[in-house]
Formats: sequence, structure tokens, C-alpha cells
Amino acid sequence: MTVPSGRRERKKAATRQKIADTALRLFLERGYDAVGIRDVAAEADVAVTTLFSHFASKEALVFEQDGDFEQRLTQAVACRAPHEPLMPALRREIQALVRHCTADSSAPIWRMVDESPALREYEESMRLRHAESLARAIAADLDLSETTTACRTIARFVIDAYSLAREAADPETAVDEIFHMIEAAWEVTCPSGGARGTVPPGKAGAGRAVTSR
Amino acid sequence: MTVPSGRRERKKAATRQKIADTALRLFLERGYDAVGIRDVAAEADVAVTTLFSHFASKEALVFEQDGDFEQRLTQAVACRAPHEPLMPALRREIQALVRHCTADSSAPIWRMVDESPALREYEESMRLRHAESLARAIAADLDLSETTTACRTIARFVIDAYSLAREAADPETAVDEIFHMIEAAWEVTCPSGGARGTVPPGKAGAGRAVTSR
DNA sequence: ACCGTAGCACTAACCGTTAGCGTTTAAAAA
DNA sequence: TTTTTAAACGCTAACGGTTAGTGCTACGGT
Repeated sequence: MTVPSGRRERKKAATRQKIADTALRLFLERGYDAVGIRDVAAEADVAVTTLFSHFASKEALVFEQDGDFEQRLTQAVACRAPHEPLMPALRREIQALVRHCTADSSAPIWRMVDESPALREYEESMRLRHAESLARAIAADLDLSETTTACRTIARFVIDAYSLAREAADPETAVDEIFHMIEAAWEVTCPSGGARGTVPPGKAGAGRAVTSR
Repeated sequence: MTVPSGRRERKKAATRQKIADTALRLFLERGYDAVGIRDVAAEADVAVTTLFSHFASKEALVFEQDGDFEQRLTQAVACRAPHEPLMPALRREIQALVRHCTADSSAPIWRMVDESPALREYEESMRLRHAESLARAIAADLDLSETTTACRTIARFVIDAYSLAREAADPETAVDEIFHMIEAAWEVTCPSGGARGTVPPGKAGAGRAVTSR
């Protein structure tokens, strides 16, 4: 029960990678819905049960490749430069993520996702989980003992920004536009955290204290 | 091809209702996952194929009962009192919807939904559709010819308010809190009525590369 | 009165997913 | 080293949601 480091791990990882690569190739060649689990398993030369011991579902074959999305967001909050405001850091990270998944190399994959209702649903439910993680990270950053409604709300908005920008005609502009709105929402609830003064309940007007570009 | 009003419609509606009632009863009695489609069909005394000609999926048996959610939101925008600002109208409607589904009478149903991942996913994807409809309604209200990013964003935020408030300890307070944030976001993009430049000139692309449907 | 069609039923299957059980083999314990 | 353990993998068979394919029946328009 110690660390099973060695050949075994490598073989397992290799099998997993082979399955993932085969699946993605077949999906892109013939379309997600036109390829069955049994096809993937046969082509990767593994049993169906083996495939499901590596991936929890068919959709996971597509998404579980780069699982660092969640980590990147929470680390953008936790590991940012000292005294850097929260929102600009998040905006930068979302910008990077959007750029990454609208790049030409990722385009076919995302087109496939957009065309399959099953994949869209799966991604949506992933995003909700990510939003909860982000909410916890934000709450921790503010030294809150629990995730408040405000934290959850802002986290949702940030995830929405990613989702909406990805579909926009001009993703980068969309991120800026949406974060402009998010920062306004952020200011009226919790600009505290120790640094600045709280905005009184009166209208904050068009004022934008936090920088954006 | 005229209006097929008559006995036929009544019979169809009766069959549909009988299926829905039977399904909900069985689900609440034995749990959603413990009841199969074949069970529902047998108990409602219809064939499985008949069931699926009335409902698109098992999850739809739970949610397609009150399908007016979407309509209530769009009408809250379109049919509000003249000169009433947009956000208060939406806030009122969301408040009513949240109250409705946190009422004691609805409690068992929503507990069932919360306990079943399949139902949660289904509801999430419904919410996305609702957000798109709401975005169109908002765009139309502002005399925009297309659904802009800002409209889509605000629509998402409003749907998020519903979703988050439903899970909050104090739903009504949560709605107010979240709408406070939404109104701040709204003000920085669309300062009162005028359909003004939410997108800097030069980028107002109407075309879309991805996203079918 | 007659015909088109909508509603419904039945069989049989497809597809994703899981359970049960056995085999290999790498790693840990002796 | 030898023995023991358990993880990875495989096979068969099945379950549950969903969908053709086909045909029957009865309602409704003409």
C-alpha cells in the first residue's frame, strides 16, 4: 500500500493514453455520435470494461484529457502576486483559457463538442463543479470561513464569462466586456477583504476603481 | 390540417397526463433511479414507445410538467408595465419562481432532483436554453436586431440567480443580494434604455464560426 | 360514407454502462 | 529468494434508456 511507483504505473498511464488518443482520433474522424464505446475499445485493443476503469463515461474521453482547468482557476486566485486585486487576476486567467480553446489547434474538438448535445451537457455540469471550487477559493482568499452567496455568485459569473466568450464572435473582446460587468457586480458586494473601504449602499455609478487593462 | 380540436386532442392530453402522473407518483414512492421506464409504462398501461412519443426522455417526465418557466421570464420582460425598469421586473419574477419551487408542496420533487445527478444535469441544460430565450427577449426589449454579448451575459446572470437562490439557506434574501450585483453589472453596460454601444465599433460581427443550432 | 393520418402497440434491437468472475503480473512482505 | 497481495485487464452477460420498423385502430375532415 505504499507508493506503487514503477513499471506498473507507466503501463497504466500508457493504456490510458492509448485509449484517449484512439477515442479522440475516431471521434474526429467519424463524429462523436457515430463512434461507439465498443469501437473505441476494439481500436485501442482493450476490453470495454478496461476502458471504463480508466474513464468514467464516454464524454470523459473527450474532456478528461486536460483536467487542469479547475486548478488553473483556483491557483489564479490563491497564487497571484501579493496585493494584486482579485478580478484582474481572474480576468487574465480566463482570457488565457479562452485563447487556448479558441486556438486553431483546438477548433475541431470544440466544434465536435458544440455539435453533440451529450458533450455540451457534460461540459455544462463540469462548469458547475468548477464554479463551486472557484467559490471556495475566493472565500478562502477573503478569509471567510464559509462560501457565501456572494462568493458563489461571482464564481458563477466568472465561469459564465468563459462559457459565453467561447461562443462569441470575438472572444477576447467578449471577455473584457463581461469582466467589466463582473467587476461592477463585485464592487457592490465585497470590495473589503481588508484593503479598501466598503462601498455604501448608494449607487456606485459608473465608477470603476479596479483597473481593467 | 385545421385545428384538430375534439375528442382526439382530449384523449391524447389524457394519456399524457396519465403518464406524467403515474411517473411522478412512482418516482416519489420508490425513488427516481429505482423506477424504470418499463415500470412507468406498465403502470400507466401504455407501451414504452407511446411514452416516448409524449416525452422526449425519462428526465422530461419530471420537468416537462410545468413548462411555463421560460414563458414567465420572457413575459416578465415583454409584458411589464410601461416604463418600468427591466431589472426590478425580472427580480420580482425570479423571486416568485424561487418562492414557488421552495414551497413545501414542491419540496419532495426538488429533493428528488437534488439527489439524482441525471436530473440535475437535465435541469442545468434546461437553464441554458432558458437563458438564451431570456437573452433574446432582453435584446428585443432594447430594440436590438441581434442578441449581443451583454444581453446574453445578463440573461445568464439572472438564471444563475434562480439557481443559486434555490440552494441558498435563505432564498429570498439571496435573490435580493444577487440582483443587487446584477443591477450593478447592468448599469455599466446599458445605462438606461438607449441601445448604446456595448461593443466598440469595428467588432460587431454578426457571423459566427462555431455553434450550430 | 370514405379516406388520410394521428395515436398507439408490439417486437427487436442498439448503445452506454455495470456486475460477476477469472487471469495475469508487478510489487510488497516473508 | 519465495510467497503473498492486489491492481490491471479480460470475458460474458446483463440492465436500463432509447429508437427503428411495422401495423392496427379510430377519429376527423371532406
